[in-house]
Amino acid sequence: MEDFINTAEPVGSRTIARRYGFGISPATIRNEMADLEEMGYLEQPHTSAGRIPSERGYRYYVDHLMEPEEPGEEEKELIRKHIKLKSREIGTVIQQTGLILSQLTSYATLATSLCGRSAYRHIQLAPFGPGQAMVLVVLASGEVFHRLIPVPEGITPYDLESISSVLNAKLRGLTVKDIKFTILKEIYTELSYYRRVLDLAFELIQEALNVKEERVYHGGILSILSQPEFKNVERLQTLLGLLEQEDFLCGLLTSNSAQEGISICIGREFKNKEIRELSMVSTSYRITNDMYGVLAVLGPTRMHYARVAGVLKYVSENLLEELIKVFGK
Amino acid sequence: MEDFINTAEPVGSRTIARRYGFGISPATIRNEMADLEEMGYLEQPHTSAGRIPSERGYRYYVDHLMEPEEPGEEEKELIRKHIKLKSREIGTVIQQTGLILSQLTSYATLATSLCGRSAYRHIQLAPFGPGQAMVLVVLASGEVFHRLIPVPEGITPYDLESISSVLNAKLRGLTVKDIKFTILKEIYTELSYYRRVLDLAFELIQEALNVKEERVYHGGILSILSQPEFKNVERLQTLLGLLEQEDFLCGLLTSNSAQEGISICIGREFKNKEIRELSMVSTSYRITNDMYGVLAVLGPTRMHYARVAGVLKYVSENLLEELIKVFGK
DNA sequence: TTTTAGCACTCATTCAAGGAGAGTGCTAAC
DNA sequence: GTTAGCACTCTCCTTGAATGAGTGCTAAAA
Repeated sequence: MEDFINTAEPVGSRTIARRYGFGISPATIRNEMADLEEMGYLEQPHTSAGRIPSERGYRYYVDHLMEPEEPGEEEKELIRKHIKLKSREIGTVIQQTGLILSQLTSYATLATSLCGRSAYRHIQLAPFGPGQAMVLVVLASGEVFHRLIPVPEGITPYDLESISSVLNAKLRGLTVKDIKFTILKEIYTELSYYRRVLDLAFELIQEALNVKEERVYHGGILSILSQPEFKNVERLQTLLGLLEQEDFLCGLLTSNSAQEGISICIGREFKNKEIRELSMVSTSYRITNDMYGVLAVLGPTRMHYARVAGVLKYVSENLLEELIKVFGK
Repeated sequence: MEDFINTAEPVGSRTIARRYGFGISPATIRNEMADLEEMGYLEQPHTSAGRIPSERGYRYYVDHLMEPEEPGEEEKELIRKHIKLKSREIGTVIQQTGLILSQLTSYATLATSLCGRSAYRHIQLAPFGPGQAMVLVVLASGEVFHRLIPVPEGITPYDLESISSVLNAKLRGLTVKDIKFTILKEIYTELSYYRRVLDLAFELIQEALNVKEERVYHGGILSILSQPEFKNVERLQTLLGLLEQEDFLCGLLTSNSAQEGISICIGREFKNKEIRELSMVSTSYRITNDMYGVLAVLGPTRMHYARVAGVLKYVSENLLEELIKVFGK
């Protein structure tokens, strides 16, 4: 298993005997390997090649044999140094985390923005030139969405400010699902003073509610170019094309990493056909009951699972720690 | 020239005679081509192959022979349909524009965010959990930057609001370079009432000033995978790696497309060695004196210049038109 | 019963040789 | 100025043989 993971070449009986010297001869190893193949743990690309692990073999390895490999001290140092909230911009921190993870494993990484039932923290209407206003929506996850909307002539910055404060008073702390008709009605009566901007206000609420909540950052996707299994440019094209689609990645993360702790998905275990040559090691970290994130490493089936699992664990723990500094406990 | 652009194969004398039938024989064409080669407009990969254009040949072609190819009616329709400010988010519109451009040309596209001396339109401090505030900065270009900052205990949302309005009153309409010491001093006196938040206010100004102003969106970078000149995975890796670096792209755009109108940079004309197998067709659109953007198409030297120039021209005119709706004249 | 040595066999890879095909340059004729 | 003819060049493809890594199976040894 480990020899194949390192070399990407089928492993023969003589190689094992010579390289690892268990004190048994190639012939014995051949017999054992023939047994393992019959049991479905190994495969032969063609009759006179060595063996490679089957997906069942990988599964057995990650479930029973593998021991997550603790990253070295310098690596830990590097990780801690990169997951700092220097920039004070949560998206950037998560993206940075993905990058360092990808750099240390040399596989692609995926990272969701903080997700869960995210509440509104602030809604602001800012004046923006004649006939326009900029809607700013800040979510509890630290994400910010913005959009331009047209406003009728005659609306002053002061009006915008008033509307903002009404919206904030009514909506702050609520999640999208919490918003009920009664609240909208309250806002309506509150703003009836501003007869002429009422329609605008409701359009705005609509906008503020319509933000897309989850994003997926990716990093190091190009690292799969250096994996020998992806020398074929055409395959590469479909694969890279997929990995640039945020929707696709989002589905991948949500459907394959529900549990806490490290979880591993191998090749054909994916529901999606196009990525059946890949494996994913993922983990989720929970900041509050309502807020969590997912980190994942995506690489070829022949992935260095032990190392990836170890690094991923350490990275996700550090990220969680850093984010808790922002969001409190 | 056009045959090579379409087929990516060296063009021989017989091919020309047979395919285009000028009424002259291959032998005549051979003589002419030999002359053109001597003059430096054609090259021969090896003695018994056809000719391919040299970079000097491309240069002559785009300068004297080529006529920008007007896009077809359905294509124009498609372009107009995609460059709509539906989403009312300027970054998204620019990105969309890049995507449709890339789709129509099947090359990679680059697009800067709106750049120039961008003034502050709005600065907002929003409360964000205990001990934190979210700084929101809206620029005249429609870009929004955000960042979390720590605030001392005891600062109320009301305080934040007051600071915001002072900052807005003083800074709105100014560009980064306009901000002088006198203004900072004014803010200082204005906020002296808020003794205890003074430091915070200045830290905030610092943050608000430190936004990175220019971004580069890219789209369709993977389309270069389907170009036959990039079958080699290793080259591909360095190239794609470069094209993911925003700084690099930014430099590329600013140094190679200063002029108005379509400008074309071919192969070795780039200052940067790594992309000497590429060409770039670029144009800039100017919204106001202070605000402009750059659109570019990046492809192999063997690029369909006439078509790209035509599509790019139409797309950039449409984008400009659409953006003027937002920013007025 | 387990392990090992030996042997015939299989298959991918590499290399050289040779032919096909596309294209050229040059020369002489039109 | 244009064209036909011819010898020549170079890439590409196919073919065949050699190489080498690895296998399965059998019989002998431990």
